Amino acid sequence: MASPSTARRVSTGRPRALAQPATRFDRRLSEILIHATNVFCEKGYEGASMRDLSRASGMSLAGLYYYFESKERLLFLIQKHTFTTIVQRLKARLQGVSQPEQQIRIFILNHLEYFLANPASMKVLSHEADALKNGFASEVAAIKREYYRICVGLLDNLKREFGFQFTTRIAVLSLFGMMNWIYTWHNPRVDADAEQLAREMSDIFLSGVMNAPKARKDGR
Amino acid sequence: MASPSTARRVSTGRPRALAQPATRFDRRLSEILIHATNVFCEKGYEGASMRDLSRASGMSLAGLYYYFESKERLLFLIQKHTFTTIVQRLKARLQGVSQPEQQIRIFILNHLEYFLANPASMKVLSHEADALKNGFASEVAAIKREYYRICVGLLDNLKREFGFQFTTRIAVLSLFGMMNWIYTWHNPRVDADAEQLAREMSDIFLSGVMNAPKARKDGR
DNA sequence: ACTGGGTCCGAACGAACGTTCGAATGAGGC
DNA sequence: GCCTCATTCGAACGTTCGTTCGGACCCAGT
Repeated sequence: MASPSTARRVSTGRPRALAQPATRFDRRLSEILIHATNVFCEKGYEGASMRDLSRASGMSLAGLYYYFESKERLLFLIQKHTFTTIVQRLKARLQGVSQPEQQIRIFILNHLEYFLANPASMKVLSHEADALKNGFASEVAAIKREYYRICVGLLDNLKREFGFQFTTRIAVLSLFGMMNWIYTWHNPRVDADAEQLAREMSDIFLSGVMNAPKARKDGR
Repeated sequence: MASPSTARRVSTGRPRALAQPATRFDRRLSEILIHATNVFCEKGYEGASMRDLSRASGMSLAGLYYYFESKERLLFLIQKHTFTTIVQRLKARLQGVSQPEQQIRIFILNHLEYFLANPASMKVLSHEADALKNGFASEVAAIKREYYRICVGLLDNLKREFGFQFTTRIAVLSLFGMMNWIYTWHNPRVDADAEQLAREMSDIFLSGVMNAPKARKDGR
């Protein structure tokens, strides 16, 4: 109630410019992010209370607010970090690969490896995609759009090179569906590891788009 | 607080045995269910308050409790009705069809037609799958398992008849992923209708499982 | 005119929510 | 020993939550 749009003690970025690349503040914050991710994963963003987060991270309710200014910003930090990491790793892995089919296999493998290595993060990313509002939402949406565009680009390569004629949008979104749905069913004790899962999904998807018939009345 | 496991004024089933098949009570209840579905769809189950539901259905907060005993039971009624309807329609459509590929095309078409005709119901079914607890959860899980089993059966037919050797579990769950993910992206103004969408997804999925290579080191 | 049950609502309950505040700690440089 | 600033917390703020209660309304049967 002090003044509108108060700048908080810990503002937008990290105000520190000290020795180590990761300050104590940053380390503590990411510990909290990990615990919070697990709680959001189990109870959902709306269903998880700040008191739940306090309990899980072993810090008092009020103490949490030293590290972030609101529950919403906490979810934002989780989603942004997760998404950024995935895109970053994907770009590194795609460097030097030019064969379209291989590119798509790498895309799928990269996604599933991160997915199975960080299941809680990925569930929060997939399941709470609509929970953020306004500025937070649009910043995450920008990363998501970039990720989506990369996949569209890879599939268009495949299409152009070999003359397939599936609908790119539907193919891409079907692929995302196959991959992201995993959070609802994957059980590490009975299901295969990321590499094999990626191979099976890649086989299904690639055979699918490369062999799909295309009989349409209208020539759209 | 009166007594444990109180029988509410309106108990488990519909206590009426009057003239019409649909009593005034049942009609009013399903109106409320429709409005509640839309609210749950927009704000999520946890994010939607009883006051939101009251506003949307044009009935007072207290009045709602004449029709159901808790918010959780309301979600249960929505999910159960949606799931039951889908399974019911599927069974009717599958009667007399014996060709495995055709069976699967019907499964996909049935799912997507209902999905696009009742997007709010399907989002609530897909997105709030883990929101129910205990008894409510297990009853919905039973229907879901039946639906899943039907799909497994169809795919196993395909496998047996033609000797394909994809992993049924992964194929089925990939298919569900493709289909259920639609609620995150489908826009009726830009995307195709259910029939064409079902055709495209069926083409991708069926070509995928029927042509997928199967090179494995271990012969599991 | 009166009764009785189905339908609906205003007002309130205690609990839980996200967030804030001022003060109490901790540790490192002088 | 003392000052400074980062870190943490107990206690409380006002709001909203799901649910309940007693009574009002409506209308058919007598």
